[in-house]
Amino acid sequence: MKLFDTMSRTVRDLAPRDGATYRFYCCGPTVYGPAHIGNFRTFTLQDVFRRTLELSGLATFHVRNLTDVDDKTIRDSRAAGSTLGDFTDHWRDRFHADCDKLNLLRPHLEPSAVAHIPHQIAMIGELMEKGHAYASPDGSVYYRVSSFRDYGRLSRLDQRELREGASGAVADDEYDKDSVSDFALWKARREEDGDNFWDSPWGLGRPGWHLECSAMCREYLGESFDLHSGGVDLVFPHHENEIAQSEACTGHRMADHWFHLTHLLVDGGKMSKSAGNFYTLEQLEKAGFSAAELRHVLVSAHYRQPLNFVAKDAEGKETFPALLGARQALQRLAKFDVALAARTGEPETPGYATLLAGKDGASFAGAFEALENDLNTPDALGRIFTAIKALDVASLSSEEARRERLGFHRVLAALGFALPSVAGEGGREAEAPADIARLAEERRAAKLAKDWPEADRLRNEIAALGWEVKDTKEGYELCPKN
RNA sequence: GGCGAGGUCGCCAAGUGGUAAGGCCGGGCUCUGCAAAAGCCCUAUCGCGGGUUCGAUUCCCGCCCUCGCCUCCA
Repeated sequence: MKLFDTMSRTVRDLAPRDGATYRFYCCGPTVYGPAHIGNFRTFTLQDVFRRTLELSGLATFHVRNLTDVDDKTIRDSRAAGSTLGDFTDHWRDRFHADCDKLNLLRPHLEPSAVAHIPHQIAMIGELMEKGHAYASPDGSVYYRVSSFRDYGRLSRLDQRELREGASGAVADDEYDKDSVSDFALWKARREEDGDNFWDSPWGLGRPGWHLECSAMCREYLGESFDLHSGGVDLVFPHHENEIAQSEACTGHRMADHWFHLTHLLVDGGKMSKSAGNFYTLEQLEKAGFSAAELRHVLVSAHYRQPLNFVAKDAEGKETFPALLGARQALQRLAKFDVALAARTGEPETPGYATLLAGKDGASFAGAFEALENDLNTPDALGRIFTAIKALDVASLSSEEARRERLGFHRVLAALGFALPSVAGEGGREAEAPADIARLAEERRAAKLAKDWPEADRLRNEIAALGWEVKDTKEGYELCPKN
C-alpha cells in the first residue's frame, strides 16, 4: 500500500518496521461532548486505512487515545457538576456508541491521558535532565523549543513566520514562559481546576495536552513506530510538539510516516456552532438518516481533499442532499448484492475473516487497488459502480458469482460499508404492522379482481398511514414512507 | 502578513501530455391497469490570460476567486 507522508510530502510505500505488524497511533477525541461529523471524517478514513491494510494481508496494531483531561473537560465537567471521571466516561461511551454505528473497528488499544499521568511525569523528568525543559516559578514546566534542533520540520516552520495571535487565540499569560513558542508539559494547579490536580516533583498540577500522546506512544508502540495520524490541524503545533518531546527523550525518530486528514467543510465553510452548521451523528439520525449513509458521504472524497458536506439544498433548506444521494447509491449496491447472492446460491454474506483469507478480486480488484493507491476512496467507489454496470450477473456461473461476490465484499469491507436491507427482501417489509399488511392484502385481492378504483383507494389509505406499496413482478412490497 | 489546499457537468467528486471515471439530481425508454419501484440509455472540454508542445484540463508563468491553518480545533 502507498500513502502520502506529511513529513516528506511524498507518496511512500508502507512497510512495517518489524516486517509483520503495522503499528500506528491515531490522535483520538477529547471527550467533553459529542463528536461531530468532521471528527468522524478523520476517524472513518483512518478506519478505511486500517481495513485496507488488513485486507491486503497485513496485521495491524492500532492505538487511539482518549483525551480526558484538558481545559475543556475540566471546565465542562465542573459546569455540569460532576467529577471529571464521570463526565468523560459519559462522553467516551457516547463516542463509542457513535463509532459502532459508523462501523468503525475498535482500536486494539484505547489508552487515556488520566490513566497515564505517571508516564507523563516520568517523561517530563527525562526532558528536564536532558535540558529540554524548565520549571517556572509557579510550578509549571515548559518545553524549551529552542533546545530541539529539528523543531518545525513536519510543519515546515522554518519556512513560515508565526504571527502571534493570528488565530484569534490570546496567549495565556497566567503562565510565564521564556519564549512564546515554548509549550506546557506540566500546568501548575489553578483555582478553576477544582479537584483536578495530581502531585508531581514540580508541585500540584496536571499534564499539558501534547505530552499524553508522546507518553502513550512510547509505552505501547515503542520509541519508534510505523505511522502517526490525525487531522491536519494537528500538524502544528500538536504533532510538532509530540515529535519534540519524544525525540528529545529517546533520540530516535518517533514515527516513519505521518498521515493527516483534511477537514470536512459544511456547505462550503468550516463547521461551527455559531454558524449553525455543526452536525453530530445524532442530529442526522433525527433527520432520518443512517450512520451508513453518513459513512458513504465521508468516504466520497479523497482524504487530502477538502470534502464539502452539503446539508442545505439550493433553496437553503436543510434537506441533506448529500445524504439522500448516499442513500440511493447504497441501495443500488445492496440490490446488486442481492442479485449476485441469488446467483451464487449462498445467501450468507462473507464475513471479515473470510475476506481476510481470500484475495480473489475478480471484477472488483481495481477498486481495491484504488484504496491501496494512497487510499483513493472516491476512485474505488467509481470503479465499484463501473464494475457493477459491466457485470452481467445473469450470465455468471454460480462459481463465478461466488468469486465476484468475494471481490465485491472485499472492497465493501475495506470501505466499511454495511449494506442496507433491500426493500422486499424481508428487511423493511417485515416491519409493516399487521393492519397495514392486511390493507395491502386487500388491495392485492382488488387488483386480481381488476377493481382498480378499490385498489387505488386502498393504496391511498395505506399511504395515509405512512406506508408505501410498490408492485413487483412477484407481488408487492411495503416500505415506510419518508 | 506567512504556510497549505483548491477552483472539473445543476450538486458531490475522480483522473490523464493525446481530445474527461463514478454517484446524486434531471431527461428519455422499457415494464406496469395507473402510479411507484426496478432495469436500460442520455447530459461537461476541465476559473481567466499567456507560454512550452505536433497536441494541455493535465507542465511553466501571471492574474482572479474560494477554503483551511498560524500554540491546546479531527
